[in-house]
Amino acid sequence: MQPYGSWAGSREAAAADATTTAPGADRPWEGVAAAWGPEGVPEADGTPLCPPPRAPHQALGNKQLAFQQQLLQMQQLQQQHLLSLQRQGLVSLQPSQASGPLQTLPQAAVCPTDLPQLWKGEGAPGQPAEDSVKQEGLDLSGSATTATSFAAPPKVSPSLSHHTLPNGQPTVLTPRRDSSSHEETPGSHPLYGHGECKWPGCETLCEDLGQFIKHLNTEHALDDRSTAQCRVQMQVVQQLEIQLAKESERLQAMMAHLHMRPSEPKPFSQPVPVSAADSFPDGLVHPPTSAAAPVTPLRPPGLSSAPLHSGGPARRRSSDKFCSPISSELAQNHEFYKNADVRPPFTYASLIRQAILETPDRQLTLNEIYNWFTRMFAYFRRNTATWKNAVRHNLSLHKCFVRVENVKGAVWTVDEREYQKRRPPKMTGSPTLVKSMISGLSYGALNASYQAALAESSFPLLNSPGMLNPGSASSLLPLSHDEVGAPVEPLPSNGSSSPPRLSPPQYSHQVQVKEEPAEAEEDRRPGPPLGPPNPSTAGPPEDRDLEEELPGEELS
DNA sequence: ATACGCGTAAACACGC
DNA sequence: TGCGTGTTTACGCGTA
Repeated sequence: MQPYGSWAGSREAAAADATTTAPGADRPWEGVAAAWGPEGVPEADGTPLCPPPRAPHQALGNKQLAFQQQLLQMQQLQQQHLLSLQRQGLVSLQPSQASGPLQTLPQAAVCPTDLPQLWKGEGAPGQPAEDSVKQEGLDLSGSATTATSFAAPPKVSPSLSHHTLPNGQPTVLTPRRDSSSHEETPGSHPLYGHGECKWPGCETLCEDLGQFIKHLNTEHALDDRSTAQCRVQMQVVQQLEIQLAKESERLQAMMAHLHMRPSEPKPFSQPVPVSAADSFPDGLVHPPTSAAAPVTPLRPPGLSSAPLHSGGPARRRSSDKFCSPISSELAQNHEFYKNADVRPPFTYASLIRQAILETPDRQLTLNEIYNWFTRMFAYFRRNTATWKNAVRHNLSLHKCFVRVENVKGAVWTVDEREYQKRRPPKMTGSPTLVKSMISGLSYGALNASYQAALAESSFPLLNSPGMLNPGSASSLLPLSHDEVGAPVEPLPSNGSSSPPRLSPPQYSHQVQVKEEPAEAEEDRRPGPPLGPPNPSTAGPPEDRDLEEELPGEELS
């Protein structure tokens, strides 16, 4: 087996996938580039900048003054911009996060290799820079996952990677290339590389540095065009700085939280409803929902080291002992698990249950369970023999999974009561759990514990509709409720009080099926059970549509 | 040291 | 016969 051997490559592939699936939206410079005219001439403030006459020496002083004024104006605008970004992040952070970390992988947003194309005016023409920046602000805040900090650093521009901004302070930094020696470096120039001019949108071939210097002085002299280009470049850098600052801020908050220190203020976003985030029955300090996405990419280091021995990959996943609400975790990291070859930190039983409960009729055939696994997790698209066997094994082993003969064959349902039985209630909110969360030193353990806590912090998630997958929202909501640690709601004794309501009768019946061996043996093989567990099980498929329309049908 | 949960592998039976 | 499905057992590992 190769439990996690291909993590790195898969992550790259996932990142590439994310790059392709979310084109443009995550690129902070596109909106900036959109301000350029077809020939790379920016149209700042809506006023086209006419190419200035060459070598306007007599007007140089005025132009420098105007340039400085423009810079000052830009700084003010940028600061206002940042404030607006922050506010917007507070308002609309979560919906963008719902797409998961991969769709908005910031490494796609900061990949410097895309800049030249953008400078050529490939950004959306005509799109106001303001709009794109706004959009970018959303994406930045939403995609500001720690995945950036851990997975993307190699892709971040070296000139940016070591910038450390004070927490969220949008200091208007002059880009490094501007502050660095401009033409003094012998044999090299920051704007010269691979025999061509690196001036944005230029790419003029220059045989040597001298020719490049000449080209630079002639083609990129201090004029309106160059000034505007510089402004645009500054905006690009600025956006990257902002993003980096956000990422750093988020990382600090995460680290502070994981070490159980008094959490630093989270100036960026965390629009977690206070009532929900702070009042979990388990008494745990739950991480902000927005930190859920970032934590997932933390896993690779831990996974690559911990589970490689004979035990198998899933030895120490955050089992449903204290991590049953996988629904929220899945909702947050749906895209990640879907694309990254990472084993989900949940037990097979939890996953099977989730798969079943995500369906409107709360029942799945084995093959449908397989499909759910492969659809939801890239990891399960390989080693099929292994995990499929495990799925079957779990279905048969655990009493919480009930096989029901349906019209179209055997389907599997979940006996929620049995499922809750096998979860020690002491785990929720127990000091042991907290200790175990803290004691996790390796990334894997830390991540597992963190995800366990994450998974329990499902209420914030539920307050943002965007966080839920449309198909699973109905099942996630009640799931999250019961899995946070609240006692299982008493099920109807007979289950006949509300025929259309599927789950309670289903559960009660399932208890009968499993807890009465004689009866179970009878309705296992020979066809329809005596008392149909629920109308949908024995009824035609059309009935399920009715049940699907019932909101919050489960455990509510 | 022990029990337990979990994942994995494997054997086996059954039906199509 | 081959395959999918379902059951069962055994083993190793980690944790309580």
